[in-house]
Amino acid sequence: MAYTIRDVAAAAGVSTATVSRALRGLPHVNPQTRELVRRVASDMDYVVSPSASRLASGRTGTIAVIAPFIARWFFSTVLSGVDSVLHTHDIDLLVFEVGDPAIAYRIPPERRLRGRVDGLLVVALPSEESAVANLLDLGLPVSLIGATAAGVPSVSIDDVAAGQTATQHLINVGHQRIAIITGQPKPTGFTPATDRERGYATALRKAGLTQDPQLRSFGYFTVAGGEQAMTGLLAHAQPPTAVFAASDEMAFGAIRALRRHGLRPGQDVAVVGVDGHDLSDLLDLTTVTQPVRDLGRMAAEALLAQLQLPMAERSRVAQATVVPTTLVVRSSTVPVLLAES
Amino acid sequence: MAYTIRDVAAAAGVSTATVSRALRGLPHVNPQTRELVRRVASDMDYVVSPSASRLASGRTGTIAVIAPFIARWFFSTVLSGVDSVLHTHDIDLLVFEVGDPAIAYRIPPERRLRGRVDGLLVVALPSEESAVANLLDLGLPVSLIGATAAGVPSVSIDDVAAGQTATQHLINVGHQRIAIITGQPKPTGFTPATDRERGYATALRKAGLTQDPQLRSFGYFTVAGGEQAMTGLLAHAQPPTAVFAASDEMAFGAIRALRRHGLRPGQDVAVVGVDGHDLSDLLDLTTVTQPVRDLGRMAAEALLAQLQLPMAERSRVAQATVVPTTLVVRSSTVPVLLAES
DNA sequence: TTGTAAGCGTTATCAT
DNA sequence: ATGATAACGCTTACAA
Repeated sequence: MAYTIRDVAAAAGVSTATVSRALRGLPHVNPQTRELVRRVASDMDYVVSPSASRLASGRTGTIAVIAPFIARWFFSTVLSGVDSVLHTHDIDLLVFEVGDPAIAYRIPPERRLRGRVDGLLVVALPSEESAVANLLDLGLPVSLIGATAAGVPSVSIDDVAAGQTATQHLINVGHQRIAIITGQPKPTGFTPATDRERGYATALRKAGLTQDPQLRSFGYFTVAGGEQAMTGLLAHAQPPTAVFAASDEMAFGAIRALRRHGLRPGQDVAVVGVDGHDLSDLLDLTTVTQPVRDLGRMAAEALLAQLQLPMAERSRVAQATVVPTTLVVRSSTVPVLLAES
Repeated sequence: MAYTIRDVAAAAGVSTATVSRALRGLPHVNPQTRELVRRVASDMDYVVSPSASRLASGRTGTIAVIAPFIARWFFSTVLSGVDSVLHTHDIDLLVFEVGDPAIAYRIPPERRLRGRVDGLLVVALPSEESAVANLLDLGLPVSLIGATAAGVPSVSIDDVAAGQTATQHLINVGHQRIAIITGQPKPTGFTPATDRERGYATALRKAGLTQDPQLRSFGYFTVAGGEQAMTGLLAHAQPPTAVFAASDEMAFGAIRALRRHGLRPGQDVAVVGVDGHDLSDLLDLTTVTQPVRDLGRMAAEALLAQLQLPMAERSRVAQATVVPTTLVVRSSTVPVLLAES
């Protein structure tokens, strides 16, 4: 059996209360005493029992990340960013993979969370979904990542701007017939998808281009989906000369569809994505890059800041942090004139 | 304040002990009573306090995954597999990202784990590292994923066979000058790297080919590393006609290096990887596929099985589960005759 | 089958 | 600055 605080107290010749105070760095402890206690505890290799500490204090020292997927680039990268800051604060990181919001869903019910975590990080989930809304109303501090909701702190990019930047770039290099590959046909409450599409529409409008509903297709934010969408677009009587994919992974799929049809991305059909996926460079994909790892980091830091505040002080004004994106131009979009030469 | 077990007991007109037993499905409870307690508890929206339960029982209902990275395909995919089984068992999943074993390392010390988890899942970490060895000696049930160690349960592929299969395939399609891109120059105790290389050597030997030390290079299991390695190989007086990369991500890098040099993967230089990465299909990479998600799933299941056993019964015979791989041939390796035509 | 009550190992309040 | 001690909410012998 491992040593308890009582053993340490006895060995140091003080009370358990003093041990607790000394070890946690609380004030009103004689420096000498503190030093003594520390040494004794460390000599005994004493570790506080998390369960006991949590029960007595009511704090768990744990935060949960709730994301639809773990094994996709965006999400695992966010997770890594989150871990990097929680780690330095000795906070435990609990992971919940809830599945595709568009399909069956496994949002952990309140029961699964209550008393288990001090705060929640919700990644790229539609806050309109009732299950998600419930989470936000749990009374726990929450930060959203890669999505926004009124009255809830969040860290994300300006998705409208991202869509507009991407589309404008296609326009700039000479395209007029520009398709979009977005997520689902119907709006799902997942704001980035609709926002990026709005940016696309805005760019077209500002350029005086009309939006052809035929050129709207759906890639469900997967590579396979993007490939299917692009394949569909190529089957049209008047296929597009350029495509804006609302995510890099869908853009990858689009590129693959082009190759399968013997078309060269950039030369024959321009493709631009959003994300700055690790492999976008490898695939020579032009993309609007977002600092995904930082999203995770910043949200985690914001959440920790909330937690450190005395319950009463916790700001009721939710900060929606917007981080900048960068257009990275690669050969999947070359100016039309060059492409034709 | 949330209801406690006492509130439920009072409301149901039974003792707290009965509530506890009824709710946890323990035997020796009158079905009627159990039903009553369940209904009352659910009506009150009662949830047991995890901290209290853990303190009293000594079990945490939590397992930790310890991995060098989170944001790489292999690891996030394993994690997802693990989550899928833990989720259905209502076990909490704690994540520790420990960083590159070859660089600075952040293996959670015993202090960070003791009393916090019931078991450990260690992913692709060199069991020879003393920090890792310490973990294994913690007294907690452990399963390794994607690595093996004597006396420790593990789930992985046969890495020697994988290396041999990959290399043999290159030989079969007509190559004789076959390079390898492996991880680090020096063995690190990370078994898959050295094992895959042994498979490579074996295949060459069996084919009567001599192994040219010039054709051994290092990609550090990253895309960028693979690209550098391939670039180095191409600079040789007699560059290889084929490359075995010990991971798909390094193979991706190799492909990119080839493209940068105006060479066509498969046509000019054959490339084969190991992993079955999501995007290997996209990049037309021939690869030895391993069922990564299943690795996570199986290891999690094995670990749970251990946990369910009464402490005394826990088998001292460590199962090393080896799952089969599949060679998936794509156009990054086309027979030499065809390539030349 | 059910109830009683003694822990589980801390934290935090109140004295001293 | 330190010490006693009552919670914290549950589990689990042991009794009934």
